[in-house]
Amino acid sequence: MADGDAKPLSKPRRRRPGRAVTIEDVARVAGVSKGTVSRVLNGHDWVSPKTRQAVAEAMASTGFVANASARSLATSRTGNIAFVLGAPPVRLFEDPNYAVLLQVITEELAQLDYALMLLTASTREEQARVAKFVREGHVDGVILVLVGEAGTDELISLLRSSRIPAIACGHPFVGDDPLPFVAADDTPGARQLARHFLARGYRSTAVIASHLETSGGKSRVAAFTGEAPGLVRDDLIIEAHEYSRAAGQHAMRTLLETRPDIDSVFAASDLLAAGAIDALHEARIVVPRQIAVAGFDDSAIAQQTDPQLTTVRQSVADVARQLVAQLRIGLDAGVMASVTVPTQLVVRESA
Amino acid sequence: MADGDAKPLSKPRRRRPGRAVTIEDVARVAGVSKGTVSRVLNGHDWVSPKTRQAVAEAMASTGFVANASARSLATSRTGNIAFVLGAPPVRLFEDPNYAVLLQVITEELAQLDYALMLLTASTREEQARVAKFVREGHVDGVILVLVGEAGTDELISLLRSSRIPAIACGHPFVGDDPLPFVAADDTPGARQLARHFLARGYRSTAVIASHLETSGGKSRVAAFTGEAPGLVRDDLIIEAHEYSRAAGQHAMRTLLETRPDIDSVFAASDLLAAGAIDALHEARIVVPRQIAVAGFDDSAIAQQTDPQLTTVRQSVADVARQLVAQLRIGLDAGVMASVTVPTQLVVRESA
DNA sequence: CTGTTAGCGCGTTCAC
DNA sequence: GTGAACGCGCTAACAG
Repeated sequence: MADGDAKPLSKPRRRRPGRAVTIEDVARVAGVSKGTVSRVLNGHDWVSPKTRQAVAEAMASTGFVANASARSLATSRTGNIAFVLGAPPVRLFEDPNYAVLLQVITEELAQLDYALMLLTASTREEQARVAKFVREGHVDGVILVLVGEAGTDELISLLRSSRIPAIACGHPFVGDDPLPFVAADDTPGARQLARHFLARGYRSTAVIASHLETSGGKSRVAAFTGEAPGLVRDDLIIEAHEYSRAAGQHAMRTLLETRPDIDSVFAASDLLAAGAIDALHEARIVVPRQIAVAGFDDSAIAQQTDPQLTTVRQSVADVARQLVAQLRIGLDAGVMASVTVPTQLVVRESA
Repeated sequence: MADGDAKPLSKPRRRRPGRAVTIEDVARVAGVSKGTVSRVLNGHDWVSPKTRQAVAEAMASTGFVANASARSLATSRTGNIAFVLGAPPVRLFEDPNYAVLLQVITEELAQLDYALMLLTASTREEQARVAKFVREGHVDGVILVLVGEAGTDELISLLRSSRIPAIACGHPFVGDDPLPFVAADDTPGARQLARHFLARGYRSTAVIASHLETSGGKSRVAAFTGEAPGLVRDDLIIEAHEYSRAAGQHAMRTLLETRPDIDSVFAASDLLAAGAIDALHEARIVVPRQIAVAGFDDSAIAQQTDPQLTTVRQSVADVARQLVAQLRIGLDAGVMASVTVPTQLVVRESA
């Protein structure tokens, strides 16, 4: 053989054993080109039924699965959305609302074929990590859940400077150029509740608040007291250190020791209210006859207390849905808007 | 001009305005080649200090950020780990343990520079989606948290057939070829607790169990009753429908109505125990003098009840750490092992 | 309707 | 020590 050319001819290695089957393998088996395979893979038109059929069979017989990274590189879309927590996860899990939030978001996103990435950003380093992560192009969009934590504004501006759509859950507390957000408007529900208290004839109500540094924590109390100025004396507003049942119980005990002259209490969350009821039970006080109790959130626990809680429903599920709806607009290169979902009184037995 | 060749010469588009800065841009600015930039980017040796310096400056001045997809494609590593839930999230959030699990896993993983992807697999479709997701190469590893759900074995075998390391949290219930797992061994703690009851002189204890279809649910009860056969009569084992406070309260009420002759109760979770104590309080029964109560988990609530709970500590944090430790071995192409972390009696006031 | 070809951005041998 | 060139697997624009 006249094999004068010693150049190591490009080895036609059919397929390294360990390697995954690629679009090219499928093409060979189906007797078509890569381009065509790509077309049927993405459901594009302009492919004859029989070719499509042949490709489909080839894909099945070879056990082909499209490679995510290659796809992302070519399309510059990842199919991932970041769920960024502005607080350590434990804090988040205290509140049953977040379980629903996460679940609904996951579901809605899955329906659009997006997957969720869970990131925490409660410290400076974590925030930097998140910012980098986002700019590296790991995700197509961001949902930011800040539980009123400090130092969030840096993250937000970093997010803004990146190209990808980001939306906040709850009011982002930044002066200059806030993110679009979705938040529940506590005001209408809290007002309705205040009027309900008035209608019931209560004369003196205490408020167990929490996280007064957040918009949510503030507005509930403000709207309630604003609607019924005479009902709540300033010194009857007590702040629990967290939205937990234990904290509610503790607060109520304190209240009972120092202010026995109240006939009703408004707790800024159902968990707080449940704790308050616990304390009232301890003290052999009948709810609502001697002291009425109302909560906020209408979370699952509202129907598990005895008596069941009169409360204000903020549909976290709706918030979640609005969140993805806006995000979807953003992903579609549209301009996202901020949306406020209303909140509503739910009268049960405790007040 | 002798422009006979009408072929549209490859347009030398310098850089489309919207495009991100690439390794090539950095190379140009630094006056080196792509290869060199790549080397300093990955901290490889064989780069002179001054070149390294120049490249670093170029990266800074251009605002370069490495593209994740391109990197994944080239290295076939994504830096992502999937956290797969075998049950709907709400179910998961009922149990405070999972909050810790998620948090610790996130932290540990972040330290290794891995990010978490949250996937649910409580239905057949979701399981299929997860399997596909994994095989598309979205993640480098999988942590499977099945809360004793059915139909999980398919997912597991799909996972096995894929190349990537997967580890289960809790015993995977499959006959043929189970995944390596990390689980708490409830036995020692439950036994210690039984002996503690014996030592305290209790004569008749009721058991509030739950999720008896899971290994965890089963083994706690089995170990306890096994260690103190005479203590628990068969008809004194009652099953709550979930690990919640309300369910515990309900169960305890039932117990009080039908079996007033007990002097102690062992609840298979702290939440259950807390509920039992609630019911006991209602009935004006003093804990532990009249009826002693013990829980399981040593979750946060164990110190918030009155009296504080005697319970069994299963360190979820340790489980989480072992989980990523094993996963790390798997990612390193090593062979993962199953690990069992022990559990231990914690005596407080309630029993 | 289908094949060809040129990227997508980075890692990585090889020569030099 | 450094540069050149190819490969990763897929999409998309264009030619036919």
